[in-house]
Order: sequence, then C-alpha cells, then structure tokens
Amino acid sequence: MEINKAVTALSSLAQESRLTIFRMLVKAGPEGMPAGKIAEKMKIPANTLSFHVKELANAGLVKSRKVGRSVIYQMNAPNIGELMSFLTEDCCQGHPDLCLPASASSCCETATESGISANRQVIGAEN
Amino acid sequence: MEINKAVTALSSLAQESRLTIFRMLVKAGPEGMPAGKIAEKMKIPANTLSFHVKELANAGLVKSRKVGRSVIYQMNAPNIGELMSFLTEDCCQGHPDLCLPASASSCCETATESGISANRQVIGAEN
DNA sequence: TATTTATTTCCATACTTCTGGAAGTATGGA
DNA sequence: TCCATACTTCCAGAAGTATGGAAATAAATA
Repeated sequence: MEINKAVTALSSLAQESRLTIFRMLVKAGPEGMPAGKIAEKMKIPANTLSFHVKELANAGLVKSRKVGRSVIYQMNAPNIGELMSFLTEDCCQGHPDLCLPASASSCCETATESGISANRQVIGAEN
Repeated sequence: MEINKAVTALSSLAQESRLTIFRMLVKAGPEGMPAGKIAEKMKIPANTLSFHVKELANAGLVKSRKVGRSVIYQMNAPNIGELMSFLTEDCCQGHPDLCLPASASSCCETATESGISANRQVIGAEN
C-alpha cells in the first residue's frame, strides 16, 4: 500500500460522521445499506451524507451499487484489510508479540507465548 | 473506546509526516527513537517534528520519556490495539470471515476455515 | 558561568475541510 | 407526460490544520 492512499483512507475515517458510517457498514457486512437509511439513522441531511459517503468511497473504504432509485453502500473489505496491515507493518521488527499484548483481540489473535519478555524497556538512544 | 478518541487518533494518523513517524515507531518497537533522530531521518525541521509528534502523543498513539537532553518517543501499543479493534468491531455482525478474507495478516491471524465462503462479491462498482 | 545541544512554544500565513441550502439528475409509477 | 422519490453536485462562509522562523527552555559540558 502506498502512503498517500493510506493518508486518504485515514483522513476519510478521521471525522465523526464518517467513522460512524464506516462502522455501521462494517457491521452491516456484504449486504450494505442504502444511502437514505444511513442518513435517517444518523439524522443528517441527504446532501451531507452524500458528501461523507463519497469521501469514504474515494478513499476506497466503501463501494456502492445501484438498486432501482437507491444507492447501496457497502464496506470494501480487501482495502480495509490492507489499511489495517499497513498501519502495523513490520511491528517491532517482526516481533509484534513484544508490543501488542492482549489488545487487538476482536479481529486478531496475536500468537503470544513466544518466550520473549514483552514490554522491554531500554534506556537511552540507539540507532 | 469512545468515538471522539478514535477520531482524534485517526486525525493524528491522517497526515503523511505523522503516519510515517507512527510507522517508524511501530517498527522500532518498545525501544523507541529520540526526537532528533526522527527529524533527521525525515528531513524536517525540529519544530515541525515536535508539532507532529506531539499530535500523535495527544492522541495517545505515542508516548515519550526523557533521557538526558533527548526525548525518546515510543509507540503506545495498548492504545493502538484498541483503535484497531474499534475500527472493525462487530464486523459482519460477528462473522468477520464473511468479509475480511486474507488481508489483515501482518498483525492478525483471522481464524478463517469456518466453512463460510470468503470474499463474496456483490455486483456493481468497486474500488 | 558561558556555551552547545536537544527540543518545545509562539505566531502568522496559507491552505483544507465541514456544513447545509438550493438546484440538478435519474428512476419508477400514475 | 407529470410527479414523487432517492441521491448528488454546487456553492460559500465558518472553522480547523500545516508549516517554518524566531525565541524560549532545559540539560550537559567546558
């Protein structure tokens, strides 16, 4: 993943309405949700919703399909996964067990018991 | 995790320099890196770096400790994990295998083989 | 104490983003 | 064809963010 693409994706998520929409669509799964229903649930005008959902779509986190007069928005799973990976790439130079103890649990099962003591603290500067 | 905290965290990542710093610190692991070295690697003035790294710290993604004259910045692993989880919480109403096929791999091992075909594609536009 | 090194704070300028009203487009039904 | 529904685009003011120069602070060293 290219850094500018990641910045675009993160910018699109860095806004309360859009983050809410995103999480709504993640929860909805492959079925997605029509624009009107999202606007209604969120109590924001249709034009404002359209602006935000377009931002998410431009960023590649969401995709859409037309069904009659409706536009159904849906999470774009592969791109979401790519973004997640990008954020923690090469974590601890390949020892993520060093630093991500019992946290990323709802989506991840970090294989821990690898014998290396977690949370090592080293004094001072180095390379 | 509260939504405003997540928005703050994502805003702090939604900028090229900061995302680069963040990934640098994720890679560095618990040892962290002194401010001066980050600025040098990134070729940005010290005051600009200070501004950005402070933004990451305010968002809770990064923490710091003083060693002599240096300030060592370091990833804040538990908060990073929390943010990641928040983004994909309740994914597909509890069936993340429906939508996140083989993506979030560098940090996560999504238990896949659950019999439900992954990567279902719905007709229409994507990207 | 004076000097150097490491980093932060203050500030002004330039730039980007959010919001909702008004108007526009597209689809389906009478 | 005319109308209602479902969205999207355009616009402009208000608010927020990024950048780097200059000055301030803080710690180590001579």
